[in-house]
Amino acid sequence: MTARTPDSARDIPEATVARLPVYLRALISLAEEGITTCSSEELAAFAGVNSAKLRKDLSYLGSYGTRGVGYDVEYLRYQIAREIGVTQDWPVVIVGIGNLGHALANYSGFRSRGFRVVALLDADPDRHEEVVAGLEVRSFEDLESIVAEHDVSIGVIATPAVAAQSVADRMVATGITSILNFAPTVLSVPDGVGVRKVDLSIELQILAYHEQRKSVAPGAGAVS
Amino acid sequence: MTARTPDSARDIPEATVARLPVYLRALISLAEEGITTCSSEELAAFAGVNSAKLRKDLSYLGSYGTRGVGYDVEYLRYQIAREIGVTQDWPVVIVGIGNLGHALANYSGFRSRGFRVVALLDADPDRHEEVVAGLEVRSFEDLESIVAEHDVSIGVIATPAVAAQSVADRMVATGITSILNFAPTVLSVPDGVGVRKVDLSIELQILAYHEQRKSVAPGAGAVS
DNA sequence: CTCGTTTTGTTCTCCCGTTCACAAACTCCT
DNA sequence: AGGAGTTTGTGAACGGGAGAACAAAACGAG
Repeated sequence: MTARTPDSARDIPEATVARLPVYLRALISLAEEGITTCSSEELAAFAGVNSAKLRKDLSYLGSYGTRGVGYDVEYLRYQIAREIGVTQDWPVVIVGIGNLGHALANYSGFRSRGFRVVALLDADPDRHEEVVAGLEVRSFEDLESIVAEHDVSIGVIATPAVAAQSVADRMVATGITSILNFAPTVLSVPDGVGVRKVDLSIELQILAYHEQRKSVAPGAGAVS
Repeated sequence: MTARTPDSARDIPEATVARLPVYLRALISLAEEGITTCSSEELAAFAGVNSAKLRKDLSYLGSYGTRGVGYDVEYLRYQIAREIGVTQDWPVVIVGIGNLGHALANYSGFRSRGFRVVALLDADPDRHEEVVAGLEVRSFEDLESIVAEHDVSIGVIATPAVAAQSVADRMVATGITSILNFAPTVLSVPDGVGVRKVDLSIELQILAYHEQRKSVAPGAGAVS
């Protein structure tokens, strides 16, 4: 048994971090249904994971359950939100207002989960008059002043692949330290800058691989 | 040394499958630059992975390199494409033509990587006149006939969260066996149906977690 | 107060994936 | 032909995560 560190500074495994948002979403759903208490079994079913895994994940945050009873939905919800850091609001800039940028700007899930889009930037001057999701599309040149003004640390790249690396470089130069990349390119950034990528066609290709396997050898397992 | 199985029927680790599309993209880039041969070191740098990992990944497909020389770009490109299954065309239906559905329908990366969007479906009759990306938006009720006509096995869900499960159920009932889910919900599907999910706000929340950590304890590592 | 029931938190084991390190194999130069 | 230099393919060590299983803790009944 290690020393108790009730406040912070534990190291949570990356796999667990990736699941915490799922648990948070499940807890919000439960709260909306008026459920105030739930067992690890119930919550795990809601989140689509094994209950042992759920308990182990939560144990990294602390001891927030009651044995024999379960978890208080509202309390656990707050604790996870605090751990992730979405009790505060994170300002976000989106660069590249094409089809995908449009969709992201209008996506209500960002706002409702602690993220506020403060600016939409595009290199194409033809788009600069346009108003998307209540925000005027501005020049990419304004990146630095916007980041400084709103203290932005998270940037979203929704540009074509060829532009992505230079946009990332510029973002890093202005002080952004977390990047969500939708462009189908591998970004190279300095140490200390976090990058996550979402590649739409890669996901489809993974599905295609398993699909092809099914038709050849019937007996393939699950995918995810 | 195990028996050679030159044709198919090896089991490729899931982690490797997820990287094959990245290698494929890197090879296409190299081919466009006129490069005909590359070492594992070069290709790995291009794909953003360790060269040892790359070689091990490729070794699951077979021995397609030449020691002392490297890999033939065009040959390896074809082998990976064949292994994934993107030498043929996969018909795809998209359900839910909101902001995100629009963006997906217009995304050129699908077509160029072996996927062909054959239909756009939406439950809202107000959208049924609209033409998006050269396709008329049709009623969700047409799902069954479209799937049958085009022999569709891959479906994309871009609906609001509340509708996603019922859409998935209907897809499965019509014979679709692979689903790419953009709705922020856990889908439950029968065994044998593959599901992959893309959750935009979860990715941001993971970034937020690490971002928060940086400001508290300066010395956090990379993200992924 | 005591016992049985429920459910968490944690330990232990197994498996998958990553990385190192090196032998095998190929090219090129002399 | 032979040796030096490269680069692949893979065996082996290593680390992290998943799941089973159980002890510890809370609650309720009698």
